[in-house]
Amino acid sequence: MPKAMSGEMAADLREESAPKKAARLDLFKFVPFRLNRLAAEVSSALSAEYATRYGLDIPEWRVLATLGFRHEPCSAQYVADCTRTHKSTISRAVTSLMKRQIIERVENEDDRREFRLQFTLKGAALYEELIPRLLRREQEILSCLSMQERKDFARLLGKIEASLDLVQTSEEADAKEAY
Amino acid sequence: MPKAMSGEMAADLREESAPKKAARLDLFKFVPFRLNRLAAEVSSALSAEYATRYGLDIPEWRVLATLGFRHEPCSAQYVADCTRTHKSTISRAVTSLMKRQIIERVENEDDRREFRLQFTLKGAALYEELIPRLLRREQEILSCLSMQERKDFARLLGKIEASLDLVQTSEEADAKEAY
DNA sequence: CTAAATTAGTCTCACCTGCAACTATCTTAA
DNA sequence: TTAAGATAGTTGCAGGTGAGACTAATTTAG
Repeated sequence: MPKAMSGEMAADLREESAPKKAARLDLFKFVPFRLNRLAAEVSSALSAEYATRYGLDIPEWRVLATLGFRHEPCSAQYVADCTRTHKSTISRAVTSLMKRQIIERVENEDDRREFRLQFTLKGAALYEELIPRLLRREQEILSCLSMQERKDFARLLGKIEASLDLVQTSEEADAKEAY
Repeated sequence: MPKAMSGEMAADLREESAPKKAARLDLFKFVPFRLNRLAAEVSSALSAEYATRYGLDIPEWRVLATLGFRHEPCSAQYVADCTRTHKSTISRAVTSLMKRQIIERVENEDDRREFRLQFTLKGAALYEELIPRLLRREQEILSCLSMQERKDFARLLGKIEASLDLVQTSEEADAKEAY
């Protein structure tokens, strides 16, 4: 499902010219490696905010981000779908957040298999405090780009995401003014 | 970019008076999340080549990529520095690759703490076979972008990398014609 | 020259995470 | 109604990984 390629053209842009050595791959120019490294570094930079300061890990932060963006309580499965995180990982994050009374859950009367997750008062306060910090960090990281470059970067990321079928799975994704 | 706010406004919106929600963070527009998700997806797409086909994991692949790019044998520490991977992770990858006779190592007479890693014949053949596949995959993933967009994307990645100090650590990095 | 500090590499430990099995519940169809 | 299949969520297990201790070798300082 991920493909939408037409990439034969790219195949031969380094071949043939070299004597015998096959295509030489420079890790520093190899986009998959660069993405991995950059994502790891950015995560690490952000974790200063939510990890060391609030004791949250990435799955926990993803739960909070989903709850905070949606206005109504939602299920763990919904969080897993939205964030593309394994449901067992979300399950553990939910358990931990409940233990710390950052979120709570209520049975859904219509479907007793699932629980609706929502912030506690304490959790909502934490969220409100955390968000501006994270947004500021994001902007710091992007501060090396001009406003136009940030838009371009977001647009290009969006194109790749779309071609990999990573676009938002929630039907009610009211996102449309992205770029 | 979610709001382009300049921070101070974000600071005081937790005043009681403000009935409005604090800055709302949309995970789908939050660059750190997007990078994480995209990197994971791209890695997963690539692993079809080196994992399922050759039984390599990411650290092993990074060792091979470093050895293949450098012409001379290099140490495990050098690989760790270049790829920004923890030395224990590289150590395990090296052990595994040696066991499978894909690489071998020789003592460095000048410094008997370290070993110079190099391909075996078998390893070199594997490398030559693998590289074109990976480059092709990379181009498939980028095929949703025009040539100009790919250059732009690489350039923007490079700017962010540079600002995060992720540029190549090896002094002999002869890379300069990147763009 | 000797002792302290540094470095390459390995190893143990603790943690995280994906997988898959499992329970409980709901849905569908006969 | 009942049985088969799907779905929400939890948990045991196994594999991977970073932190940091540890060994051995080298360098630096006194």
